[in-house]
Amino acid sequence: MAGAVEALIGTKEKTKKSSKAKAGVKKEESAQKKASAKTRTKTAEKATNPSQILVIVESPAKAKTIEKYLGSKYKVMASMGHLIDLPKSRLGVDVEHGFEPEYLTIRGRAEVLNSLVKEAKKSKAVYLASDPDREGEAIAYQIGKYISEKVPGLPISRISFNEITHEAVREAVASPHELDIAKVDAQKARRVLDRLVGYNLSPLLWKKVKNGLSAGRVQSVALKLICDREKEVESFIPEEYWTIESLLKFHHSNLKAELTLYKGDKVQIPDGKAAAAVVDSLVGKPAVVSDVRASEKVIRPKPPFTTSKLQQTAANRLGFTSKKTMQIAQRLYEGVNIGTRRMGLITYMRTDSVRISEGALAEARSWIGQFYPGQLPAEAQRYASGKNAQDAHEAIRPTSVSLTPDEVSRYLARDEQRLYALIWERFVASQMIPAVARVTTADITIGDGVFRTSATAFIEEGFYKVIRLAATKEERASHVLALEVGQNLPVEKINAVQHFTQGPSRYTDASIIKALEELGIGRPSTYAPTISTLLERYYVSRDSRQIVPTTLGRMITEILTEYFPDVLDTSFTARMETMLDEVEEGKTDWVERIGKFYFPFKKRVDEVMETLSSRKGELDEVTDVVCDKCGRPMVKKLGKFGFFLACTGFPECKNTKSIPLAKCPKCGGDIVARKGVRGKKREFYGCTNYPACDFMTYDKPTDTLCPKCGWFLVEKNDKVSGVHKACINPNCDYLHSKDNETDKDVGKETAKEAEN
DNA sequence: CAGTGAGCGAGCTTCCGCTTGACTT
Repeated sequence: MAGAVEALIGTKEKTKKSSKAKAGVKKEESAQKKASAKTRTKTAEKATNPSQILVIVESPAKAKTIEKYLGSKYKVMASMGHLIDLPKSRLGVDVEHGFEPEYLTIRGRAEVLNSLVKEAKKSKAVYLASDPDREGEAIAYQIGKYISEKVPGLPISRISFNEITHEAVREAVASPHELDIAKVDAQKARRVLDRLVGYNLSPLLWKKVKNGLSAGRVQSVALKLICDREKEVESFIPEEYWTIESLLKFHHSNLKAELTLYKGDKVQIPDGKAAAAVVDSLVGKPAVVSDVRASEKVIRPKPPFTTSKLQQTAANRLGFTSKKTMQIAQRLYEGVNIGTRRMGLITYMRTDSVRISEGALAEARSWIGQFYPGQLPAEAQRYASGKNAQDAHEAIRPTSVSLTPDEVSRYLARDEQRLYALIWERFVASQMIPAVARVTTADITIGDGVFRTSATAFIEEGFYKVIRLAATKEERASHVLALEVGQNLPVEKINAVQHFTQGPSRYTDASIIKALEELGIGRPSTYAPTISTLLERYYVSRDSRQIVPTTLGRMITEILTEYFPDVLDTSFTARMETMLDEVEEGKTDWVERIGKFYFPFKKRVDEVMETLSSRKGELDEVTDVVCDKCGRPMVKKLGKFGFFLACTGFPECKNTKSIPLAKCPKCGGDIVARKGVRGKKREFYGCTNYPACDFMTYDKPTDTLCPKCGWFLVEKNDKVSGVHKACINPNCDYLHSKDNETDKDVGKETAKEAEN
């Protein structure tokens, strides 16, 4: 049966009869049956190119590049990920018999699998070149096994490379090796565990809370993090405190300094009265520079991007969601028309590695040597990947450093260009020397108070020479503070400023991904989809960039943490990974380990299924909206298209309506969210009196009204550095900028003016 | 960057991790 694969694996892997799945012709099987029927008719086909070797990789873009490197003797094809997996419609794990998974051709993938078999028949050998990580090993194994069953006797082996360079690929084909069956087992264990957890917890939620809900090792922990943070936000009590600032005349501008010592003690001012007393005691006193000291600070460039860091930086610097970042990165990877030729601008975008190929290092160094010779370090910089890294691909970098952001900008859309610039800058900077800053701190004595101010000036700009987008203006700003001890400075003003301690902030795409990565939960290919899942299930919603749990999300977390604290614990995945490592090293038996987890877990699921009372009713929130058909109050419910209002008189009164977000300024009707035609167009907001009233907007309405004209305010999302509110009235100029940031920025501007 | 319109409440759902597409119910 699987002769070739067994030879290739070279072991005693037990070949179980895998035909126990014949109970009823399910949809999943039919695809495979049709597929094999088709291949059977073609077994007589003769090899047309007996010297050809078939190489199977995962990504089609990669296949193209590799084929170019290998030449005509090789045919390179892409599997596009997994082709064989557990059935979707049932558990598919035989828990009574060693947790044997039931593997089927994934629906819709039979065609790909078939074409691989067809090409294999024409070849003298097959090289399985899926990614050199756990999932890749499993893909290689499954495809290899399938082909060997269809084409008995065909030599099949595994090759691996973790960068797509001419040299790496040639080396790989020169040294084919055996499949690592322990790694395949580790993947199997991972897959089975995730299935057991997800397909047992989800039905529990269907029964107790609502149909269609889901739970799993990754999404449920992510949701718990978000809920825990929300509790911290809610329980935080802001405390008032005051600071004292002095504005000093310095050359022809103002210098701002903050009071740090008062009568020899650290400044702690609880209220306005105390602040006023301090100010009073200082006003009118002369200001003298009492100390000036300087220190040097070395700022190292950051390593090139991994997926997680790219998503974080793009979220923080460009305001992209992780989903958007990945979509754009995919386009840059697949290829863009540059002049007459089409080329991939970046390396593969799903990676956990910061490794860079030697060729790329050399190219970067030669480019830097040409344009910034003073910033070229003596040696190439090599960075260490994180501890959870599987290191199957290089870091995300430009495929060619000579294609600078400026050079390619005219071939790219604005967002593509900005993301590319981020990647290019970060990579080139990573191969440049550190920046060196001189931080000058000055103490200015006024009466009993010591005020402090400082400025950072670059002695060596280093890698900042190529950075424009990838760092804030603030990080790159260089100011000299030319003060001397004994110098007198005219006092312009002494101000007391009220502050409140800031509580923890809610998660954003950037910070939740950071948290998940640090906990080792999820993979580069799943960070963005995990956030999407939580949104799709209505477990969380977005409030501009913040991720906020819904009532439903909190209820799910509450139930799961109460009854399954071990699974919801952030260390669950870490412990799983340790177990998988041991499986890979042949130190443990996964079947036994899974069994130790599963049987008590399943028992618990059954108990909760029996005993927990249904919490379905709790989800509906009574509102003060009155039913316009019968006058009874309406409740907010979650339907399959999101939240809506329904009459409490159901089933006598079946009235439903969308949730009014604002009053239509044109006709007084309700403004509600609308989804646009099928095909997932962006949500927009229109008047319920349509088509009589055609008022609409794409900006999300807020519940505040414009103090100038009375129309409602919307969330404007266009600015890079912050979502802000603005009046929807096109003839009204009322704009809200973010209040809390203005204070700081003004201060920075003042310091900057003092610079020269 | 440009882009525009109903229904929903008792039923067939769900996991994580690989990878891109897209005839329509």
